[in-house]
Amino acid sequence: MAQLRTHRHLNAGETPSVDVIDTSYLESLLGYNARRAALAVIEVFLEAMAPYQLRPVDFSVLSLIAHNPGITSRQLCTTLGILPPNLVGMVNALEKRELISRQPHPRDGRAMGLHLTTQGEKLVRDAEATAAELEAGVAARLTPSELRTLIKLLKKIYQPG
Amino acid sequence: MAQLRTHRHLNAGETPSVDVIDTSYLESLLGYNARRAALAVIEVFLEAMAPYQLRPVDFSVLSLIAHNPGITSRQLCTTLGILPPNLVGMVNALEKRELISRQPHPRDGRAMGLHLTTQGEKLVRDAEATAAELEAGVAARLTPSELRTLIKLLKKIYQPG
DNA sequence: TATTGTTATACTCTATAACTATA
DNA sequence: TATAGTTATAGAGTATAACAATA
Repeated sequence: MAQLRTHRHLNAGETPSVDVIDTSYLESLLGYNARRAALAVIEVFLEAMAPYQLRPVDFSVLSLIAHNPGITSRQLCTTLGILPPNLVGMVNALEKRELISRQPHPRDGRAMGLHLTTQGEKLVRDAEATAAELEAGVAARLTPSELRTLIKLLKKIYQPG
Repeated sequence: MAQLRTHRHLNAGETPSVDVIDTSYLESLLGYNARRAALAVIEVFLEAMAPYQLRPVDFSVLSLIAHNPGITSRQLCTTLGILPPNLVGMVNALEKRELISRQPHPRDGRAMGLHLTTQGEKLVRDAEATAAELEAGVAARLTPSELRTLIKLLKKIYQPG
């Protein structure tokens, strides 16, 4: 933990100025590092998913529908931490793009089950393949073992258990 | 990597519904885990810093000023990834609360050096002490060694080198 | 000509209240 | 009475363009 040294100009009177900024304190905090890392990964994700016109949240929604056909909006909300009013527009947009369809829920007349269309299935396949390349790319600085460790430790942070 | 099984109701006709949601695919992605972990840490941070009326970004700004007296707005922006127009209001608010002061930059008439007031110094001391407790609390699920590893791996993700 | 700090402004994201229809 | 989905709306966060003062 090498403590960076602040380089300052100290002139005649008093008021110091800063040449090299000392970020060592912030970099010692978990929250700071977690946020920076998340933003860095998301930035790469945004670029790679641009051809599919998918934001991270759209990818998450489509992928959850793909792996859970018939999932409801409410279930998507609780799983992804999205508030219901904010999901409505996303689901509408995905339906308008003919990537998903709504079908009446078999046992709850209030709910609608969400399903991928054939187009949607193809898009998710392609997008998940791109995401796999991303994982390899972003984590190129890490060994496979380090990547596994990182994900395991991140889970420990946010998972209730 | 135990693949969770999706539990579905399969009834007479076709339309499936989902009881237990399979999130195993998303949880295998670095970006998803990084974002969830960052949000979890920030949530705890928000509560703990409420008594000081500091958001994470305010804490970062004050802490950087504390460790780099005379730092300019522009330097804060590049260090924290904030756009200049969005920093103006924050700095104004902190000045209004008499936590920081602006002093003319010794060698650049366009810039203003930022400094903590005596009040600001006390607040940063207290807030950093609280942040230290937080680190211990949030990372209670991790051993000290795991926490060091986690921060080291996160740095590898977002640092350019 | 380039940069610091600033204003105005727009766009996205997130949050709350309230409605409807079904349970 | 409670819940799924929805509407409207408000607030926070983030983005671009353009300006005055100084380099």
